[in-house]
Amino acid sequence: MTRETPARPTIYDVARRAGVSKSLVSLVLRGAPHVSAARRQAVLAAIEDLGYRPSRAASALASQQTRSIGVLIDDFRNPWFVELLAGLRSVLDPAGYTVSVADFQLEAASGRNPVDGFLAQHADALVLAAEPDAALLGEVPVPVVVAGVRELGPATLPEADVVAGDDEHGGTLATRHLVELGHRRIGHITGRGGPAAHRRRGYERTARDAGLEPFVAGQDGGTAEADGYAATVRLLEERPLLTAILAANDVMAVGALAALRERGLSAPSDVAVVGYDNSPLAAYRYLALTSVDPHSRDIGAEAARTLLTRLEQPDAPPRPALLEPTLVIRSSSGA
Amino acid sequence: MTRETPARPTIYDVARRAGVSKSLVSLVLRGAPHVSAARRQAVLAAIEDLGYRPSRAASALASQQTRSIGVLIDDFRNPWFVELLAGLRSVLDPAGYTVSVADFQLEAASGRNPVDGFLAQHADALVLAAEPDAALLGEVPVPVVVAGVRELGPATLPEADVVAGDDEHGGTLATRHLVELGHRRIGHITGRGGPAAHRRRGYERTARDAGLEPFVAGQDGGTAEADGYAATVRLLEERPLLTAILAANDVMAVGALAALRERGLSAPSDVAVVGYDNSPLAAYRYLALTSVDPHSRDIGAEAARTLLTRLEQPDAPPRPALLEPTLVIRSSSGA
DNA sequence: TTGAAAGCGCTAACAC
DNA sequence: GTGTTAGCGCTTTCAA
Repeated sequence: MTRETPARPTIYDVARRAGVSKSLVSLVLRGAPHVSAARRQAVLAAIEDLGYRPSRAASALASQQTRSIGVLIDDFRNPWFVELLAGLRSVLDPAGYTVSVADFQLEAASGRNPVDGFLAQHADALVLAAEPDAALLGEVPVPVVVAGVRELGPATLPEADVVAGDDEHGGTLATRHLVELGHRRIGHITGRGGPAAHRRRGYERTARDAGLEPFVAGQDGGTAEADGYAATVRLLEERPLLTAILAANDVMAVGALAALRERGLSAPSDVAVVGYDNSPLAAYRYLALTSVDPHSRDIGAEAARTLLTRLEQPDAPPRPALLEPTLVIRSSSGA
Repeated sequence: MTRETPARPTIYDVARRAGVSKSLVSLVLRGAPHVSAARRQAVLAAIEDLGYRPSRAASALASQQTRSIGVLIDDFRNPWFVELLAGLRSVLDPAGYTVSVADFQLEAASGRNPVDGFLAQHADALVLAAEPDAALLGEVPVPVVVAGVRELGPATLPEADVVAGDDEHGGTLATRHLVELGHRRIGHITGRGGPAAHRRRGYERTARDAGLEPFVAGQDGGTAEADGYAATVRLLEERPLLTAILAANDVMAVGALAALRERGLSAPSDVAVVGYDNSPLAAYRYLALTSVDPHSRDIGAEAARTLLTRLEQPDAPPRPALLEPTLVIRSSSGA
């Protein structure tokens, strides 16, 4: 009533101008099936003329659906999420969903449960681009799809759909690449969590298959740059003669580069380095990391499709999807 | 009515259980001023017991306020936004606002106007952590605060509050640092846009004051890593004897490192490199960029406070805030 | 194919 | 201080 609100047009206004009832307008709005072309045109025209925008609040209240999807990113500082998000939006946007993203680290730091935040917003569903945490996810009343993270047995959400890259295979690809380059002493830096564990497994199996002894560091550390550095320092202390290092992700690989340099070693001439995620970081010329590409954009798109399906068929059995990663070769591996 | 909705408790249920009217519950919910302690307790208890969560849709509809703030980030791949966002949330969260973020690049790529997205969601206000674009912002019916970007005259939104770092002074700090280190041939790589322009100005003035000839490249390019690389290549072609380079931001600085290396030069031994933003990138050990710290977290917090004030007093005159940057010295400048 | 009418859950006067 | 009462703008049966 104040000057604040220049009286946004409502569905009533549209109906009046188009000479129809508001129900009809509502139908047109949602791409109704059985509306005469004439009326539809009239409604569309009225909408256009008035500059009408439906009120999300009202429709959410009436329909009990917000048409919004919460996306929980593990850590904004690890840029692997960028493509994932692009993929998600490429299908969610056209479907009329709004996506709102939050950063797990940030939320957790302030003592909040990020999932609660989304629930408070009444998101219709959640995308978890992070390690699912049973504690946090205890009682989520909406569909959840885990994207980009292939879960380990016990932590699995019984109800959740999973769309991820085949991390174990990715670990294999990277390791095989190194083996084919002639490396015999290949180390691996890893961290806590499911994705790292799968990648590690791929590394270990492939190394053994090639008759090499796997050597891993950082198993109970984090997966950030500093953790990559620290793990590499330890790795080199115990195995000074390594000629190659596979990192559980790109940022850790950057940490590894630092540790190598401090020892007077450089990549790829002394030690080959391979990352994982093919994040924007890997493409930086100065780093030029050979990296496993999980095809995060595709994962995002597929996750979104899965979500849409789930929303339509809440009771369908979850069908986990595992995308095949590929290897992007840049100079850090000396290939 | 389907099994879908396990009948979420409403304000009615709370009221009944607490033995009060729903208005009273509503009052308590919003930290009412004049409610008796006893009743308040009863209401709070009932809320707790029932696991009640207010419906945002309903309250938005009734109050015409969504209590949500849209934050528009320039580019998710440039991690300077992380701290800014943390600062924003540190004050918006406690104030009961939800922040939803979008990435300008991503939105633009899909041909959407990101501001429209927020308006469709009926955000109560917008934070622009990006260059304000008059075209996009034409008719924004809600308060806007520009955060982290100090605007240039003509592009200025008449109505917008601005909270930014003093980029010109930052440029000065960085340049002075280099001068004090004894450098006489200092180049600068820059790009389009306001922040870069201010930083450049600080560089140019300080260089001249020190009796040095400023030399700038990349003026009409972008501000990503590849642009930093390209600008440095040109810089070095024309001024092969430079001993220091100031970049308009950290990612460009990383691009510069690559260009230097390709010419057989390294930082800091041959050429000192300084970045800007003090983003997570700068702190990577492998990069260890000396960088101007705009104190993005503080900027975010201040921007949020400004927003809150504006929301209460829509007609108060804008009061731009300019925070003082500091210099974070790491090894890339050889100090 | 279209319209009427009853809410969705909450806020905000206004009474009491 | 606390309760009553209208809506907020849309969706959704149910009739027509």
